[in-house]
Amino acid sequence: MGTTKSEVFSEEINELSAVFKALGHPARIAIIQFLRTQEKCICTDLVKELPLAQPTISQHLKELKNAGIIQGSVSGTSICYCLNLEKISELDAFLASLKYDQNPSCC
Amino acid sequence: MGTTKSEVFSEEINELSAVFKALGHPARIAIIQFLRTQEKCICTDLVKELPLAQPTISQHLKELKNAGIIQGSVSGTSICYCLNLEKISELDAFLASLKYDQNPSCC
DNA sequence: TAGGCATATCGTAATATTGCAATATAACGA
DNA sequence: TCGTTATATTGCAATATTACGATATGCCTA
Repeated sequence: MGTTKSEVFSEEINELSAVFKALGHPARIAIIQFLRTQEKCICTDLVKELPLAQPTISQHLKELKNAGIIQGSVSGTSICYCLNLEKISELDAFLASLKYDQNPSCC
Repeated sequence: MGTTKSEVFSEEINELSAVFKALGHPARIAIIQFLRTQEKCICTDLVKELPLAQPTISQHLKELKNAGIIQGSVSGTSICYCLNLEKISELDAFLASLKYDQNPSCC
């Protein structure tokens, strides 16, 4: 198969895993790290910065956008892509919950 | 292709994305959430808990282990799988860095 | 040591992802 | 309107992932 059996999991779990999945590619982490350092986050700069072809970068941006990790606002000929900090906080909250609820007697 | 061009990214980025990738599947999130609630984290329970076949679960556990997210210690006939909180903290640190370094003037 | 449980590995079919060339679209300035 | 520039979409080949039946391995108990 190759198909994930997502129908057997809760909506919440599927959503959360989808966001993590979007971060599960080096190019997409690199994009995020680059966005963080830029004043203006424009796709052209990414094409110059990353050793990947323009269509490939566009595709990765689309996936980050679909996952809600970045937002893009049209700005003339170019597009300004930025991090969506709310989504980041959701992941953060999940990871934090793992730490606090952990049973200390286990392992 | 289908092959990720990981050789063009830094070791750090590749590692980080690999951990996120391991979390990018609903079954693996479900496993982690289940581990969190158990006193004894044994694979048999997972087979009962999740609507997936035993080999599939075993495979997911292996991936979580490879990514360093969980640790397994043999305990007689069964195995005790537990969360590796250090790895969780690494992800946490990355997400936190995104929040603090963000340029407020952008978007 | 034989049988029974718990877990891992193998093999494989179905599907998904990645990367890119070619091409499309869309906005701007001359 | 015509280029030009910036980004998106399409189509496709190569590879990766997912799920699971069959089977192996390894520990325990009788």
